[in-house]
Amino acid sequence: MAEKELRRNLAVLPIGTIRELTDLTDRQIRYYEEQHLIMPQRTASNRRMFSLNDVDRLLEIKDYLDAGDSIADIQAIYSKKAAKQREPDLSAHEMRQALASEFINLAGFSVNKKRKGY
DNA sequence: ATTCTTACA
DNA sequence: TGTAAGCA
Repeated sequence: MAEKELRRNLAVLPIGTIRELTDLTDRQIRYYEEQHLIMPQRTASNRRMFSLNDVDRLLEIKDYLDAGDSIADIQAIYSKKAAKQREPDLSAHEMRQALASEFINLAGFSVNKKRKGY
């Protein structure tokens, strides 16, 4: 199911298609990119190329805007979302550490934490 | 024909 | 945000 995500992130749509798919003007689309709400890829000739996920994100942005959120609000929303996606790695590691020490305690073992190899 | 950047009666 | 100008 990772292959599907790959295709969803393939940037193959020119701005003209995005304009029709989202009912946004190219002016707005370029402005949102300037505000880092989206970061479409560029072709060798400097043309913006969007993915299906970009389309979803633009529709989402449009909803937030209609809901009264400001550009800054949306930037904050995506910033925190990006931060929480990089965090699970740490808690997974901490989880292993916690389980390991608890298991050691339950087993009645005593471990010298300063010893090499651990 | 399309898209890009820059600028503003 | 819209729109015009001059490029690519």
